[in-house]
Amino acid sequence: MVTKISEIEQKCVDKGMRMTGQRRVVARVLSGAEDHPDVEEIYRRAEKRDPNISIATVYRTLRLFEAANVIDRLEFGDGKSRYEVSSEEDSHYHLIDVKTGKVIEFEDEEVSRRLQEIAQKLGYKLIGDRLDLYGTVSDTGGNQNS
Amino acid sequence: MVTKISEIEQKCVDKGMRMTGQRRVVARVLSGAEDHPDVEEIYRRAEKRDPNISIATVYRTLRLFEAANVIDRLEFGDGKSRYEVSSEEDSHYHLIDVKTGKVIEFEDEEVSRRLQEIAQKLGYKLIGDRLDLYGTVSDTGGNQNS
DNA sequence: TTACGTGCAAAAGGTTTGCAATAAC
DNA sequence: GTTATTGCAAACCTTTTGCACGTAA
Repeated sequence: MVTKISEIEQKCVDKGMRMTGQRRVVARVLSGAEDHPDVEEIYRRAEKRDPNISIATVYRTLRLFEAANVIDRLEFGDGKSRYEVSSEEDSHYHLIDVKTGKVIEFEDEEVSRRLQEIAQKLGYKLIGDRLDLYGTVSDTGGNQNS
Repeated sequence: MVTKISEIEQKCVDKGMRMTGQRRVVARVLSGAEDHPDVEEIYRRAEKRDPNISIATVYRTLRLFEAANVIDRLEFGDGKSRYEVSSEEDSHYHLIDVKTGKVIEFEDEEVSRRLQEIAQKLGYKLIGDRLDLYGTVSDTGGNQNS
């Protein structure tokens, strides 16, 4: 993939947001993240690109991006906010390994379709969802995880 | 007057838990709750039954009940923990009205079955789940954004 | 009786905010 | 130049904890 400004940055620009160095840094940290970092971790990664960035700015930027709908906040029950770039595609879900904290992302058309249906049946327009499964590696085969 | 002990109390007794007045109070508050109160609210309701109960005890009791698996902790994204009595039956899900905060509970066999299947396919034993939908009333709502 | 639970207040996280300095447009 | 944004530190809010006292079993 060709290196260019991150998709997040593009969206922010499109929304008329003032693009400061700090916002670019946070945008790139998130774009490059394959995991679901908490704020402290995002701050740590941001510091590597801009040693003077403050955690207050990281918090403010994350709130801003979340409000602008370019990232999603997750909560896996440890009392910290975690973030990921929001995907335009079908929503995806999480399976959290309760022993290791490892998070597996997955999608499922059947579930997505059914949830849509359920919301509609209840008289609602679905505008978001959060589905987290908690599990332990089953001893009966399947794939092994580091 | 003989008050029927709540299902929670029974479970606690069964698990050999020391049943104090405060724990009974919290158990009854939760048993009587039709909603998903946060800790402050649980404390407020508990105070009506025992004006001397402390919020520290409420927190400790909730953690205890949660660990004993008689209640479930929920998080709807407002930074506060909310609680409900855990149901022995199929897990149920939530649809949160983002305009009013109203929470509708629902169950769905198709979704439950599929989630079970997915976890298994990923090599995991499903031990818990959390499914929250966010929506707005779909017809004749009237309200626009705030 | 004795180990366990409680109340209080202080501490501990995580997150937000007031304000003066700074940078984007 | 004007207005929004930043860094710092203090404030805030929810939750946890140390300790002396109280209480269920």
